[in-house]
Amino acid sequence: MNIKQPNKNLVLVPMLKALADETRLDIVRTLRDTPGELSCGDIGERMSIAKSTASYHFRTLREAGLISTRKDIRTKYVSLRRDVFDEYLPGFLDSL
Amino acid sequence: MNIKQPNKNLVLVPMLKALADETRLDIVRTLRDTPGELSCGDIGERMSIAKSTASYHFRTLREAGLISTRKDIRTKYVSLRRDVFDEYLPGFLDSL
DNA sequence: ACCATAGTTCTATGAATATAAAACAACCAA
DNA sequence: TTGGTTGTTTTATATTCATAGAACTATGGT
Repeated sequence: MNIKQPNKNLVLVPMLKALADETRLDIVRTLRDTPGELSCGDIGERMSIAKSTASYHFRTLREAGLISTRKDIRTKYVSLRRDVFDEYLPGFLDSL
Repeated sequence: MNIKQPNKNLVLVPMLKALADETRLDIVRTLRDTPGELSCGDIGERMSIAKSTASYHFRTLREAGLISTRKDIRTKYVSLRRDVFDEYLPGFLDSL
């Protein structure tokens, strides 16, 4: 591959761990396929999981660098870090 | 993306779980970068892990469909299922 | 027959993961 | 101020995972 990065695993392993879960994979698909913005609550509802569980999954994805959040005072909106996917997992979102 | 498969997660999640580990990621890289064939022992030695641990990782990768093995009576040779990578994780091996 | 080689399976163990109830924090609205 | 909405953190629990020693299987060489 192109430029040799020092310890790529450090970034990649948490990313793959974050994606290696059915619920989080579904969250990523939902975000990819939804034009408008989605809140944590919206997504949690679609996944039919407890809000604390949803929060845990969002944290996992965020800490892996795969999503970002925007707080609108009351509501927290979630979006995909497409740039990160493109850099570390090019093609993944399309094949998902 | 193209043809809708019934429950893609069933295949994809075990694959991502298999890849979400530093040692197994290194095994995959080693296989990708090595021209000739490699045996289980060869790889285990390079990873500096116990042979039982190596065997466990090979089983994980094999059950995920990512590698295949060829037994030469005494020795077991491991190879990447590049076709599987191309189908489910196109581009991954190149970006790894 | 005996020993060495190559791997798998069994067993044990400590660490990490996924789940959700409960308590908490921050905010808005009536 | 009281109460409802939105999400995080804490705590608990059950499960899965990574590791390796020990025993076992299979094969070959001498």
